[in-house]
Amino acid sequence: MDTTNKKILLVEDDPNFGAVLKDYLIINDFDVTLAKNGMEGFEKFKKDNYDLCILDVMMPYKDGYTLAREIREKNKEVPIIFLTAKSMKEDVLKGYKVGADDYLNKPFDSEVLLMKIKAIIMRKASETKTDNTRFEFEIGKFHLNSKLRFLTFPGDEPIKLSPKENELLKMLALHENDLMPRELALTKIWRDDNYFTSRSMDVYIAKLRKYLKQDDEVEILNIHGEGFRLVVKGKAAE
Amino acid sequence: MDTTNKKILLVEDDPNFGAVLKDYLIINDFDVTLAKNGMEGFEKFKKDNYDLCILDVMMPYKDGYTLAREIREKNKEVPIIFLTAKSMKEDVLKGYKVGADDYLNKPFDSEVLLMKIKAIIMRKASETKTDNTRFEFEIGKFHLNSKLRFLTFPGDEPIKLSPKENELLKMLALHENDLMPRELALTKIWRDDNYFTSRSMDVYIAKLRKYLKQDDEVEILNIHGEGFRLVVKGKAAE
DNA sequence: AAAAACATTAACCAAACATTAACATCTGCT
DNA sequence: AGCAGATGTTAATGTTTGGTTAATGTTTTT
Repeated sequence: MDTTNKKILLVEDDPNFGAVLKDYLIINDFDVTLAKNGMEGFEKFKKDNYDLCILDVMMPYKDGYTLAREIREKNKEVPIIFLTAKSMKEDVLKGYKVGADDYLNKPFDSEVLLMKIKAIIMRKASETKTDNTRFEFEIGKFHLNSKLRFLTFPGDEPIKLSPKENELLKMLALHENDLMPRELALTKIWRDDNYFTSRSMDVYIAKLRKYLKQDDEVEILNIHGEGFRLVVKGKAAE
Repeated sequence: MDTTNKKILLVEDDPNFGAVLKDYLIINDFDVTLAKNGMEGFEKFKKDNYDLCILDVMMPYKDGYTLAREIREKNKEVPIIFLTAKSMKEDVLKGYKVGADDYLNKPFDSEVLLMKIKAIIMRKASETKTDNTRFEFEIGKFHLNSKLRFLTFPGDEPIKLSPKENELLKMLALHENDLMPRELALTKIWRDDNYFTSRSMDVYIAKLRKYLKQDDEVEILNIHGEGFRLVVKGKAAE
């Protein structure tokens, strides 16, 4: 997975250290927002959606734990890493109670922090991966469930789709009314782009056309030498 | 949530330290299995289902990283904590690359370890879909009690289920009307995903279908190459 | 130690799926 | 018009996966 451009909220009261760390993270392709204290941190947190929060523990007005607790009230998911100068046991325990994901004692190695950040973000990503991909589509009167691999036409029994049929129709649906380049389907679905896979794809296009024949508002057009286009009449090409 | 009786695999070659740590964890209501080296650790891992692995990095025959990699091949979910005597940066980075969830330098504070363990287990528990707290299910006209391993059809004697039958049906029920991936059942129930376990699972599917035949509103469908789907007619696919 | 319960492996068949072949048709081009 | 390459379609062939029953191991119970 790629952690590029993930949004990080960094709350750190020491302006020098904060600026340096922010720049270091930006150089490593994160999208960093810096807040100078707990108050400001919470305001910024409410205004945006972050993939990770890095909180300094020792801060004036509002310390890191208090801020973490407020953040947790709003969002029970977002990972939190604490930064602390002292490595007092009580502090560490307190941090975990508040729901920290990790803990770092200053001075820390910047590469280690980077690794922790990536590990934590990837962990979160892999947990939510099941539902972030679209798998249901409306195609004219049809309904496609690409997870269970069936295509339903109101009144009829659902049509079971083979894996290839399913992926191909899904890819067409993702480009509804627009060109779906031949090459795209071949590289993504067949993982190879040659004469035979191309012919195979044509066979599947024929199968899909047969399924979709029931609704004359829906058809798969060929764009010679380019690819295919799933058109649904009554819908603009946008 | 409660972390009581969670199963921990502890792999530590120093017998004194290992025994002490094991006892300490047992006192704190964990169910601990101790392995003396990487080999033994992997054998024990394959034989059981653990909620957490604590691995010493420095071990004869097979070091902690190698073991972690093997564990990850079998199970991409289980949390791993590394213990290491040295706090070398390279080691820490290596650990995170292998998919560690946390890192502890010896000597460490036992209370901190405990807190980390709880934090990590709770985090996993809140994510995982395999809700092992539920044990009663309504499946069409059937009632499944997966604790007592009974499947009841109104009017008939309850059918006694074998452990495998029971776990498989439970897993299907947890995904009612949705896809239950083959791989999921194999890794969770059979703890291994290969040709033979897969064939074994098919045998169990046949057995379950036989039991469920009495209610024609209930059936187990196959989704070729993906897994199975327990459908209860009259219920939407959601 | 024998029996019962459970789990795995084997063997065979059927279904599902993917690819290839063969031939018909269409498209853009000169 | 006529050609070449691309596409449409159906059928045949080949491969993988699943369904089922029975035989063989293994573990637990009696």
